[in-house]
Amino acid sequence: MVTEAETTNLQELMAVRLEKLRRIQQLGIDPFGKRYRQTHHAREIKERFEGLEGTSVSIAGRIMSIRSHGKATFLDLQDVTGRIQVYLRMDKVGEESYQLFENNLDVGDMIGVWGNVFRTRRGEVSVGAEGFEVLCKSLRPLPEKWHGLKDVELRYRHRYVDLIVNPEVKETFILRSRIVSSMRKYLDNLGFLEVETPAMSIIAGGAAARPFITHHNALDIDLYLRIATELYLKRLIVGGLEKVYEIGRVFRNEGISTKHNPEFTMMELYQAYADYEDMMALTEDMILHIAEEVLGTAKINYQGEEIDLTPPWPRVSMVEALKEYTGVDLETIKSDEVARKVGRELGLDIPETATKGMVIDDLVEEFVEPRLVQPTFLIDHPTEVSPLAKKKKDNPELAYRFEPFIAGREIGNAFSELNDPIDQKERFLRQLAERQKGNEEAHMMDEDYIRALEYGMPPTGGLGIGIDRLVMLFTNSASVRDVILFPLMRPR
RNA sequence: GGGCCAUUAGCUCAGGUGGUAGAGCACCCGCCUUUUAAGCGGGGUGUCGAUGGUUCGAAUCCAUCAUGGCCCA
Repeated sequence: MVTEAETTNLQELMAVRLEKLRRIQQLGIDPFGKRYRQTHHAREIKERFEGLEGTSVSIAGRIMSIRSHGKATFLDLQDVTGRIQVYLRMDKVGEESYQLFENNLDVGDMIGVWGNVFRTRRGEVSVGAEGFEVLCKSLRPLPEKWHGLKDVELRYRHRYVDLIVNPEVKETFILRSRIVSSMRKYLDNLGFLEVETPAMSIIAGGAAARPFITHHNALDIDLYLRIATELYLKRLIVGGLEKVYEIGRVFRNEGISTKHNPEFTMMELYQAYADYEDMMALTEDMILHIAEEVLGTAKINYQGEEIDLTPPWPRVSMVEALKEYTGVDLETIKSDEVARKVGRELGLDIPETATKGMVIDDLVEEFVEPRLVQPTFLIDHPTEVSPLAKKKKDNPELAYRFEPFIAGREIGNAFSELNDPIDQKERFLRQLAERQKGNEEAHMMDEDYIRALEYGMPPTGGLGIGIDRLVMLFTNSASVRDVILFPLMRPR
């Protein structure tokens, strides 16, 4: 008997479980079990009940609830596919085994069960146990069975508990895996080569963002964690690989919000002899393909908005979009000064150092992006804020660049890659000047990348897709933290 | 970085105007062989986020801090 424990705070709840663990050991049973062969999973038994009724199965999982009726007990066993009821009768499993369960096992423990598939009077598909084996004694109590774990802080800090008690969380991460897998298959089928490039290097390039710094002891040098994979992937295009992609973690030293985690996952691909038109076609087709494969539909619902991913997606140039949503005609803006004035008149907080391109960026972000709910390509960005993109032939102030938007969110970025080493060097120098003015997000000079371009890079189309944002859309998640297993939290 | 809100039992939550803390689940004991938020009877858990302050008296009022959420930059 567990002595009449009158108090049940955490320590005492755990003490009760430790006592049960000790008793299991005294019976000569290992409370942490050994390997166990499952023949079926919960979902399979439920879905194929007709064929399985009366047959013998072996399942394993975590006990999620117990309804004890004296000499018989119902329990719910949870495995990766879901839950199934187990019916444990003393006359079937024997008194010794039955008492072991009644006296020493708890919600949260893991067992393996073998027995016959049947349906109860109330219609619940169940496994009538012939016997069971202890696979793991759990020492901590699980959250409440009905409300689960709601405290978001605890959910993120102890994701394993979140996964145990909130089934939709498991669904989200299974879907995330399928999305990535689907994307990979899609690209592989097109002949793209998956590669891996350095995550640590002397220069953090390919994006406008502040990097993390780390240190290599043996070389005694500081290294940056990558903020993009772009410049390495394009070196591979120079090298003649023609079609490459990388799905990888990138790190940006910025704040944390419902849309930002300091480390996140990007897919970047580069295709030789292609341009941004090809990238638009690829984007539409790839997103549609993934949606159909993992969701079975081209129509998704995101936070109450019905979104149809069917191509072709409309293309709106930045110039047109600004005219439409703010009435601003970029033709009339000739200088940075005028641009700042226009921005402020529209109610934006524009710093004195802002250039025309930066003001345009801000205006678009504020007035245009939230309106792009249905999939839309926002195209032709200012060259000034696109230092790695090719200038438009008919208007060098603009670049062959686009960003796909869905549900008001930028989910990617793409362009016809700048392959002129002389122009590229000038662009880097301009970025360097920006840096000197204090813009910590301006690009760094990458001499070796210039050198690579000097050997010759073919005309190339490049595309980056934010995997986390795509997963948010497909899983209808409001926060990026809901699609990242272990989001960064301040230590406690 | 700024504003608002939250923090009470292992979990989910109540606790107008200051008077010494409650419920459900979980847990412990007893009964119960087709239940399912099983049921019936009994038991009752706590640094009220932390530190100061006001007060005869603080979960409650004030200040600071910590962590988180939402909105803004």
